[in-house]
Amino acid sequence: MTEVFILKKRKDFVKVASQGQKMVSSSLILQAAFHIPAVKSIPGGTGLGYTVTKKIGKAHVRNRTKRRLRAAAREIFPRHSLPGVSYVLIGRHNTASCNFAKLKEEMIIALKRINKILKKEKSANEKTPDPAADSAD
RNA sequence: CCGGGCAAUCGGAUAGCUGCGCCGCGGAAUGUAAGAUCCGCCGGUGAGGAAAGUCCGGGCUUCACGGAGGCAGGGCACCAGAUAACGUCUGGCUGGAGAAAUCCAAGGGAAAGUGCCACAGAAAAUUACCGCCCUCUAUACGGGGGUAAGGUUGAAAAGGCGAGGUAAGAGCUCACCGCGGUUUUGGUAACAAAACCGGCCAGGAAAACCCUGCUCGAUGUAAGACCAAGUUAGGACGGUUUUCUUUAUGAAAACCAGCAUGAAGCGCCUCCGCUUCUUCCAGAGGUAGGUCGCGAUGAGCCGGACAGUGAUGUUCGGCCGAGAUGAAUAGCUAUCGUCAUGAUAUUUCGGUAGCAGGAAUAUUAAUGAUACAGAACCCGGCUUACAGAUUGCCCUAUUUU
RNA sequence: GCGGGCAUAGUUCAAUGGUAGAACGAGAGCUUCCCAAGCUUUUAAUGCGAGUUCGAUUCUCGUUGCCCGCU
Repeated sequence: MTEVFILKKRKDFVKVASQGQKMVSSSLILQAAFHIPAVKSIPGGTGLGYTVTKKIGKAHVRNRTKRRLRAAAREIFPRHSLPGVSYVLIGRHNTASCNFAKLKEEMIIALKRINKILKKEKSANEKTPDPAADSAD
């Protein structure tokens, strides 16, 4: 069980989006990256942020989207996330209306896949000091 | 009964599991730049009628902030009242819609002025093409004059209709209708009614410019105040005094001054007034952390009484009801409720009877739906969105009795 | 939170209140052995709903969507 803290600063979100990996499923988008956030981080914990843009809908739809993401993440992230990684969940059009069990399934699948990629990347970085050559593939 | 109109209220419920913000209480350890943080089978509390759009009006904030006049710009516009104020509301008037209840209206001024009214038409506002009538030449498809009844165009053509009258006509005259003015009566007023008079001198559009009357400073809680961390707060000129050195010069420190005049600013101008600058150069860079503002004193909410046609006001009693800041107020499951469609049964209507059909009630549980929408400083409105449910009052053309 | 602006053919832009036009594009035809170019021709639009007006792309109000600025 890893400890989860919430990302709040714009800088953190921008770093995850620009440097990290991305998984897309039908009801959500997951981004993740290794780094230590700028403010108030917990050393062994997992960072977690939520993004719902204005495209998704009006204010009460966005609120509902964020709540459902939060409710699903509360069950899943303490068990399946990696320590020292920051994740960002992005809501999509059907996040507020889709089946809740399906939303959880998709979140687990996305999380497992992105963790595999991150582990590979990490081991590759440890072996070769030049990461640009590997990531070019 | 159906239908229509107005006003008001509500806008899912219960249980379980998992969770969140704020306040209070209790406990714990750590110790910060300031602020604090964590735990609690402890307690309380937690969105709307529109929280929305940001279309108006205020409170509060900082800046400007003094007075008078004019100019410019924005807004409003029947009358009276309500209100802190309003472009809001109430009552009335006028006009329009409707069978009625009721609803709708930016509803001042077009003889203050400027401009516009395409095309068509003689003419789009001091008009005259075809006509009609008179007359002259002397018979031409001509000239001069009168007229605006008739014709054509157009959205719109200089009161309407009838009679008299005339060379032909014409408010030229008369009756009725319409219009304007004066007086009287009713009304606070808009306005209405009546009488008399007038001439029918005169279209539309002011959501064209404009005129008249009233009214208006800007800024928005990311306003603004405080705390913490942290960068800079500089340089070159002048005078006086003191000290040191001392021929002079020079150095250090302290103090003072750059007045008057002038310039800039206060939307613009004028007059007074005020403020700032008044030797010049430089006037930059960075952080965006916390507390307050911020909700129990507010044009607050609920109920009663009184005054008023009403908006509303006065008064008495009770109540305290979210306060976040990557932003809480929930997520999921089950059962129920409500509505629509369906199935079955019963009753009833019409009909001799049956089938089909309409209406009501009950059962069943099948399918679908269960809206619009999320506080961000706070109030008063307006506008727009909205599944459905409930209550009260009003109207009765038509249909039935 | 506060404040501005825009919306016209498929695209980019015009249009004193009076029949909505231009360029590029698309379709068809001519030309050519074929293509390109050229020529001819056709097509298609005022975001939506009301009001003022005889008549609104234009004026007024509401509404929808998009863009921009301030902090």
